[in-house]
Amino acid sequence: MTENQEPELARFNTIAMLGQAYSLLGFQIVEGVVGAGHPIKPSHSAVFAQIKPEGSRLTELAAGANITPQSMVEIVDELEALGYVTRRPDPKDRRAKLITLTVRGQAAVAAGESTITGIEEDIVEILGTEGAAQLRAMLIKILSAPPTRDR
Amino acid sequence: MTENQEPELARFNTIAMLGQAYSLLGFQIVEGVVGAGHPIKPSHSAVFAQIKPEGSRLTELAAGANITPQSMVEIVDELEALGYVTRRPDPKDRRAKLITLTVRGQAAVAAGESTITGIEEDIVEILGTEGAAQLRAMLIKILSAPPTRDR
DNA sequence: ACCTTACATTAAGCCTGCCTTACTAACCCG
DNA sequence: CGGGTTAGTAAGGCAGGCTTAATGTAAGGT
Repeated sequence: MTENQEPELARFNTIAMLGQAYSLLGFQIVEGVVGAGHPIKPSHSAVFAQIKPEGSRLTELAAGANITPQSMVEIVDELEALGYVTRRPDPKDRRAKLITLTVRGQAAVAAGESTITGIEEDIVEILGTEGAAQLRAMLIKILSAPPTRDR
Repeated sequence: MTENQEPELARFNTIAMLGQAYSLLGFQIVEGVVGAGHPIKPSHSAVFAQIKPEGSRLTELAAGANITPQSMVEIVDELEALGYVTRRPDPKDRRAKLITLTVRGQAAVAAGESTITGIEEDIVEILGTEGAAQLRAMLIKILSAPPTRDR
């Protein structure tokens, strides 16, 4: 598949966005954006999409996903119960907690990648190798473009 | 904008799909897929997206939108109350009713088209005229492609 | 003519995703 | 230190869609 010389976007952000884009186009995405074998719900990908390797704060994740912190609490609760993320106190701010991916969480990200890869294979069948690569490039370009008046 | 030599897809289906696709990419779609000035909810576009000029049956719309007839009843109820569609008995089957767009409903479809046009202008800014046209063509090609194993 | 199936609809109850309102603990600034 | 602000959380609500179940009416096969 296309190699990873793509700009800006976090690793899973690309996965999540492409996943949603592709899913909208009718490709089956099992259990949200992450591949099979994980009881992940679509809403969960909001976390995978943004979480930083060092860990992210809940409010940070909420802001990035454009939902309220309260809603994010729920998502993180679920993910924590499933063992995909952990909450630890942030050493720099005792109010805050750092949410980090567990090993299992990282595996989910990897599974997501291979799901996308599978879908991209289907797209190749429709658009051809070149077309598929172009589509992907365009989607990514749009996703990382600076906002215009309507965005 | 690009002219209408596009294959297969019903007029509004293209609008709805592109609208969703573009919205996913971060472009603002006011009031669902249909443009401003109409109190249309996102769920309503499931009707606009599929309704045939001669009128469609409720079960047909439900199946096409992948929702239950019960849920579709609710959507059509709302749309009818707003004056966008009407229900008339189907002459061919007295059990059935034909749901058709009113003039106002057709206006909503037209508004949807101009919303898409506006969005496509933004995309032109990112991808260039040619790129935008290519993207649109690719999306439509995918949407009208026969299902592969995962679709 | 009878039985089965299909269409449209209503109603109740549920789940999910997200919201608002409200609160506590910790931080930061003057 | 005191007052405002920020991080996280709890509780309750609302909308969209689901399931299950029931009803009336019409169609269609045998």
